Amino acid sequence: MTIRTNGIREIILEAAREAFSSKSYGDVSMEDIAKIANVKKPLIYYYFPSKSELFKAAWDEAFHKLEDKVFGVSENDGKYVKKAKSLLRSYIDFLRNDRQSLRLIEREKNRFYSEQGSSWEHIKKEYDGFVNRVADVLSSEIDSNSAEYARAVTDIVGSSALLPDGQMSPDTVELIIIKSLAR
Amino acid sequence: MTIRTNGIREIILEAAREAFSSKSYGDVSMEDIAKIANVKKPLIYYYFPSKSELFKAAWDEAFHKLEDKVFGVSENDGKYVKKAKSLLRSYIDFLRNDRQSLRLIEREKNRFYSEQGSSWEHIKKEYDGFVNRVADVLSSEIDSNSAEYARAVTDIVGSSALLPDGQMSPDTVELIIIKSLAR
DNA sequence: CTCGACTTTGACCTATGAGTCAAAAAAATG
DNA sequence: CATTTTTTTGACTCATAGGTCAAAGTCGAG
Repeated sequence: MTIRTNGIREIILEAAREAFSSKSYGDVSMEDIAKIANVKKPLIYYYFPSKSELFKAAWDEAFHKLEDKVFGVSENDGKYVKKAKSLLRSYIDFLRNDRQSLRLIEREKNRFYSEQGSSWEHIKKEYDGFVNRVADVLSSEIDSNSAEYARAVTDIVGSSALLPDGQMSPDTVELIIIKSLAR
Repeated sequence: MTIRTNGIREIILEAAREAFSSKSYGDVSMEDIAKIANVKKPLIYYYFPSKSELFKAAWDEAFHKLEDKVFGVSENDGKYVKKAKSLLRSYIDFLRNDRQSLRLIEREKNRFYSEQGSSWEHIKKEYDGFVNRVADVLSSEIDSNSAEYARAVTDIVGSSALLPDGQMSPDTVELIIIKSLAR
């Protein structure tokens, strides 16, 4: 007996994720989301208190999918035994398979750092935590500055998600990132 | 006897560049720009016909600075003789010295590809031309897929400009990119 | 069938933002 | 100076966007 939430909440959330992944926060209206979800605007407010909360929910969903993918891989998958490469593989796989979620994350993450209002504190912390975990793994293969290096890597993978489909292929990302790890 | 334009136009343009580099198009209001420029809003319309035209002017300015920097270097500057590396050096130098301009370019460039309205056609063509020129130089050092590779490289350098200052240093970018060029 | 709780919506409020315009203020010109 | 031209602004319009609310539909329990 799971909490049903009627499905509508999920439909709205999905619509929000779609909208926020193709346009930036300020460019997406609640009407836009309502239209995508085939729902009238006030209904959104029945399930979510405000635009920013809806955005956070959509972001969280996308982000947790990313986390699950990147850190939820069995450590040894044959060819790529090294942890760092395996992690990057998963990351790039996520790019390949759920570009939309990664887009949402990448498009908006800088807002958390530039707007100092406490509104995005939680979400920022989550993201920082993610980067630190990436750094931990990378530090086992890289010499120094692993935290910064990790942030760079996550940013490079992420930035490629922002490009229109088919412009910068995951293969190219992989080529660049993995190659740069070689000693 | 240069065309004076009174300076005010330039002040507004500079204010626009500042505003658009820290927030996205939809999040920047003409009031914001007016406030930064210490000017009343209607004055902006005296010099620029619309928000989008002002934006284009700001973008153009930033972009041409980038072009000048990347392609306007004397070919041989000692240590880095290879053209590709020299070009990337210039690119990363631009990141180092005019992060604000690069931010503006990177923050908005995807809009040109996702909105199919002919409004951004000109600007898109300019940017594509830039990437192609980068590709031409890189192809002298890289085996294949140089166009896509070039786009990836420009995107990686650019994406680092979007991060808050001091988060991903130009040195790290350089490390990753230049290293990935090594055979 | 009816009552009450949950879900959905039309109509509305308020704020903000792009863009206009006529009039005031400054410069330039004679 | 007086007048014409250019620059600047206060006061608007109109559209859109976030958010509210009371009323209308829906649906299961008694």
